[in-house]
Amino acid sequence: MSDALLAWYDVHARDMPWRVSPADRAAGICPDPYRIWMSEVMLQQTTVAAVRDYFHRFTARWPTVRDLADAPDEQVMGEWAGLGYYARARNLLKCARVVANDYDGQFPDTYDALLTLPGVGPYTAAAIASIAFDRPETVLDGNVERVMARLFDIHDPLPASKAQLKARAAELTPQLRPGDYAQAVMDLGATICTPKSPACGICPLRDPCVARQAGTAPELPKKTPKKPKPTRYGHVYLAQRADGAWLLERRPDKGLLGGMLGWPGSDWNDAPQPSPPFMAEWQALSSEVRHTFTHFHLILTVHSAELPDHMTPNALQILDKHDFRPSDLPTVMRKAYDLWRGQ
DNA sequence: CACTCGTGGCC
DNA sequence: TGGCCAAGAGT
Repeated sequence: MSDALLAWYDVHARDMPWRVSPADRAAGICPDPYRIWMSEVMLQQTTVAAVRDYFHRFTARWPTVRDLADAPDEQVMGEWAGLGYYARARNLLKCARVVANDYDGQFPDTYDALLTLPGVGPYTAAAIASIAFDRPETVLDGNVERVMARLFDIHDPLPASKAQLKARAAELTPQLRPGDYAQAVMDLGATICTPKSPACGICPLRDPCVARQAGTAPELPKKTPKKPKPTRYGHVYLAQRADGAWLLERRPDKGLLGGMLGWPGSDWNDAPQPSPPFMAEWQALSSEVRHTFTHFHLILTVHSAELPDHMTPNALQILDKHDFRPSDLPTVMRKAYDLWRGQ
C-alpha cells in the first residue's frame, strides 16, 4: 500500500519552500534539518498557505539555527506575530538555543532525542526524524488520522482512538523512503482525502479503502463533540503621544498571547472592570473589536487618549513612532489599532 | 484525559 | 454567518 502512495507522491508532490522533491531526494540532495524543524513547528495546527511567507521571512532573517539562537526574544516574537499559538515562538527560540549550546548547532537525529527539545512533540519528532534523517518513524497528524480512519473504516471517535490509528499507521510505514512516505500521506489528506467531500474517485488508495467501499468515508473520523465557546468582554487603551510614540505592554510569557506586544487593558471576562493605564479623558471608539480564540469569543471596547509627555506608567513601555510596527502585534491587538486608525 | 492556546479560510 | 477545520504541544 505504501508503494502505491509513494508512486502517487512522485507525480503529485506539492511544491513547498522547505521540501526536497522526490526527484531531488533520489538524486542525493538532503533536506536541511533546521528548515524541516522550522517548517514543522510553523505547520502545527496551521495551513501551508498561512506558513509560506512566515517561513521565507524567518529563514531569510535567520539562515541557521545559530543565527536564530542569537536573536533577541522581541524580534522573534514580532516576526511570529499573526501566525498564532505564540508558545510555539517562545519554544522555537528555546529549542534553537538548546541546539546551539548543547548540540553544537546540529539537530539530534533520533526520535527520542528530538522529543526532548522544547516545542517538539510526538508528531514533530517523527516528522523531523523521517523527513530530515530518513528514519522509519511514524507521523500521526490530523491528516494521517483521517486517512487511517477511512482506510480501515474505524468509527471509534477521536481522541480516544488515537492509539489505534497510530498502530495502523505504523504498520504502513516503509523502511525505504520513510520521509517521502510521511509527506505523501499528509499530502493525500490535504488534497484528496479531505475532511469534506473526499475525492475518492482519483485516490491512489481507493481500492484498499474500506470506508470508500462502505460509503462511510465522508463521515470519518468521528470526533467527540466540542464544548460551546463562551463570549468574554474586555477593554484596551490606545495612548499616543504628540510626537507619535505609543504606550504598550509586553505580555507575560505564560498564558494567552504570552510574550507578545499588546495594548494595556482589563481582564477578559463576563463583566470586566475598566482599568485605564493612567488618568485621562478616555474616548471609547464607536465600534468594538470582535475576535474569536480557540475556546472563547471576545468583544473588546477600544479607548483612546493622548499620552502626556514624560509619562511611563508602571510595567509598560513607550515605543517611538518609528519603532512601533503594527505587524509586531498579535491579530486581536492589530484589530484594535486598525479600528483606531479608521475612526 | 481534558483543557489551554490563534488565526484565516471555507461553505 | 457561525461552526469547522488545519503538518499539535504543554500542562
